[in-house]
Amino acid sequence: MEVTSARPRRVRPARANATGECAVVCVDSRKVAAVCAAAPDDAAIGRVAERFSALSDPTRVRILHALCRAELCVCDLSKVARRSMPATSQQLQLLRRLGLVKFRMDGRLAYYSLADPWVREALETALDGGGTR
Amino acid sequence: MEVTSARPRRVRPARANATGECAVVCVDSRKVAAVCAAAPDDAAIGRVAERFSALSDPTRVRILHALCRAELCVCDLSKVARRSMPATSQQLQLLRRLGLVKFRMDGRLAYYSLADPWVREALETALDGGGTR
DNA sequence: AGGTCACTTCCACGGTTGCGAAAATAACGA
DNA sequence: TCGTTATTTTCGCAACCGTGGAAGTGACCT
Repeated sequence: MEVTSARPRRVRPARANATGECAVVCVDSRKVAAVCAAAPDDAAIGRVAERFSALSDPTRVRILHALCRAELCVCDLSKVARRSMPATSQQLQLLRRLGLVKFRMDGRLAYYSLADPWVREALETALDGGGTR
Repeated sequence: MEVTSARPRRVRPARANATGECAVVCVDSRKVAAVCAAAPDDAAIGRVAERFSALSDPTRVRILHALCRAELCVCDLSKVARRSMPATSQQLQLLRRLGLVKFRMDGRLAYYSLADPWVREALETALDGGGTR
């Protein structure tokens, strides 16, 4: 928005950090270098973020928490999650794509269960850590 | 939920399930009831999801991973995260709101550090669990 | 004081996400 | 075979999210 009509703004020279960049090497460059060196590569970071994003939705948390206790079909899971069956199915696909759940067909029913023990661990620590606040 | 019989299924002519709803009580209602009983309340579920959502973004993962190793100012963090300073600052606010990081002013510099040990634990398990897949 | 700098807040915009509804698919029973 | 049904796919929509850039705020320094 270029129009400066109603409000006379104090226009700054706006040079150095106008873009939000830190103009100086204001850094404790030693620490930055060390931390950067220890940082996982982008692919690993992406995988981690993706993994956590699977747990970042209440519906999926409910689904996974249920699967921590029992193997359930989509229909039942939709009841536990209080969502429509398509919505539940879609979340299950996402979780399956990430390798967190697996399924098994029994007649017409698709029984889902946990595929990655990390999920149980993560949910547990998040739940009792959450009480602290 | 009313627990009655845990029957495989004796389906009766229910209406079409065009809406995606499961027309029948096709459920293994015993399991559903048990799982529902064990399920945390909505508030807890929401907190857990919120917590994980903090870790569901690559920028925030990078930031938090860095803070696992050192206390850093926003400027330095923006370098580690390879994001603009405003973007970094905004993510830090979000993390602060969730109680995952805390900060300390030193002159003009705001030094951020981890406030919740759960973050370190969660990142660790997600990183080495992530290699499996 | 005035200027500079680190940081924060505001804003608009692309991209993503979760959802319900409807249609499509697969698998059972009669 | 045909009808029924659990599950998946598709689609469109509304809400949300992360971002860069610009502007605002307050603290240091000379």
